[in-house]
Amino acid sequence: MSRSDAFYEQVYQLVRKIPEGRVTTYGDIAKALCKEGAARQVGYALARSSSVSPPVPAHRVVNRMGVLTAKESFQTPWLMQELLVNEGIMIEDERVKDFELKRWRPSDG
DNA sequence: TAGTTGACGGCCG
DNA sequence: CCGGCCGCCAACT
Repeated sequence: MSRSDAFYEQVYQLVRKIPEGRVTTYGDIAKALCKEGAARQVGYALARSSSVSPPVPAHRVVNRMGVLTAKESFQTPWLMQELLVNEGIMIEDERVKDFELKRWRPSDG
């Protein structure tokens, strides 16, 4: 078990704690894991999350602006938005509407 | 083996 | 206001 594997697993566990209908950011996750500045690694971990078990709700993670930058990496580009809408999150121009209200922080859980 | 590429984000000129 | 740079570092070519 390398250091990075442990980091990935921590990312997955944290993302699984995001409540339905809420979203969080790469930066918040990195900071919560004491890796502030490594937001990019969080994104990389999530890019590989489709093959892990139990499943990771990676669609609930957006960038700091609330933009769905990850959508191109899902099975289909519209899947991410569809999943979020199903949870009651409104998307406007590839961005989470009322982002600050929907935003969830690890400290809330 | 070395170079490039990201599902990012803070900082600088 | 805004484009560009840099830290992060595993995966891929």
